[in-house]
Amino acid sequence: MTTTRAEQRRQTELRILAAARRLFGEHGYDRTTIRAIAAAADSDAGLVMRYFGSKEQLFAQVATIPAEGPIEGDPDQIAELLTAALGGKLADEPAAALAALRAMFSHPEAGREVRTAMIGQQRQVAALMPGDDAALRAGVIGALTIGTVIGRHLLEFDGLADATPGEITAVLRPLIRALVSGDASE
Amino acid sequence: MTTTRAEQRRQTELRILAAARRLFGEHGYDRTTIRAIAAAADSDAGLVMRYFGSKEQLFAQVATIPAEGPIEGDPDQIAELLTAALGGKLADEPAAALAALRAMFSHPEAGREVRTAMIGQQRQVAALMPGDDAALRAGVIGALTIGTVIGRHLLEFDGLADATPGEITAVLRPLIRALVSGDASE
DNA sequence: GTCTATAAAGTGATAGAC
DNA sequence: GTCTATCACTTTATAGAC
Repeated sequence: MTTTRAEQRRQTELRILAAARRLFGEHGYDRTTIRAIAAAADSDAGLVMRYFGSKEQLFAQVATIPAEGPIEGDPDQIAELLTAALGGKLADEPAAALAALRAMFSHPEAGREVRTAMIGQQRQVAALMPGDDAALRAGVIGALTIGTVIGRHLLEFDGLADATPGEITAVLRPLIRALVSGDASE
Repeated sequence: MTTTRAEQRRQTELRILAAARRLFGEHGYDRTTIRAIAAAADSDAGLVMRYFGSKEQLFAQVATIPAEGPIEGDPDQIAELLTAALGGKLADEPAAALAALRAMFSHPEAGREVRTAMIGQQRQVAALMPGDDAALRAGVIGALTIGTVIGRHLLEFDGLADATPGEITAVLRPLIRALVSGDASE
C-alpha cells in the first residue's frame, strides 16, 4: 500500500483529535495531559505540540459547540423544534459536546462558550414566547435541556441513562409545550 | 481583649474554611491552590496543611452535600416537597453545594457524591410514583433540579439569575406535579 | 518528519527555625 | 503556634538529535 508522508501525518492528527475528544470528555481539561493524549493516540507529546501549538488550541479544536439552527414559527412549532434539538443531544456519545460540558465548570473559556450559546438561544426563544415571564420560562427550558443532557451522559441517572431518546422526549415534550405557551404558569 | 491561643487558632481555621469554600466554588478543585486559599484567609500554606492534613481533606470538609429529609406522602405532597426543596437550593449563595457542583465534573469523588445523593432521592421518589415510566420521570425531575441550580448559580441564565426563588418555583411547580402524577406523559 | 532530552514554572507536601 | 525555606514531583513547552 502507498501511504505518502502527508497521509501518514493526517492520520496521526486524526488519531490525536479522537483521543483528545475522548480524554477531555472523560476527565475534563485540567486532568487531561498532553502526554496522556499522545499515549492514547500511539503518538508522542512533542508531536502533539508541534501539530496543534498548545494544549489550549487542541482543546479549542475539539470542544467547540456545534451551532444550532435559527428558531422561528408559532409557539407549537417552537416547542417541537426545541424538543427535537434536545432529542438530538440525547443520542449516544456526542463526544465534542461532552468535552465542552465537562470542562464548563473548570475551564473559564469553555464555560463562557456554553453560556453564550445557551443564553443566545434562550433570548431568541423568549422573544417569540407570549407572557411577561417569557425570559424566566425560556431559562427553565434551558435548565431542563442542560440538566437532561448532564443527567443522561455525565451523571447517568438510572431513568435517563436507560431510556431511548424517543422515550425521554415523549416525557419532555408536554413540559416544553407548557413552558413555551405559558399555560399553568400565570 | 483576651484571645487565647485556642481561640486564635479556631478563628484562623474558620477563615481558612470560608476562603476554601469560596475559592473551590469559584474555580473548582484543580484550579484552587493551597497557596491561594492561605492568601485569601490571610494565613499561610503551611498552616493550612497542618490544620487540615491535605488539600483533599480540606475539600471534603468544605464540599459535603447537606442531607435531604426523607420523602413521603401522596403524589401531591411529594410534588410539593420536591418543589420546596428545589426552592431552598435557589436561595442565594449556597457556597458548599456550589463547590461540590463545580467540582463534580473534574473531581471524581465529588462527582460520585453528587451522583449518589441525587440517584438515591430519585429512587425514593420513583417508588412512590404511579406509572410504568416512574424511574424516567423521576430522572427528569432530577435533571430539572440540577439544571435549574446550575442555570441560576453557575451559568447565570438571565431569566433564572434575575428572578426570585418564589417566581421560579411558581413556574416549576406545575411541571413537577405533572411529572410526579404522570399526567400527559403516557 | 519523528521522537528524546530538558528547560521553566508551578504544585502539594515537609522539615525546622523562630 | 506560626511561618520560611525547600523538597520531590508533575506540568506544558522547547531544542535538537536521529
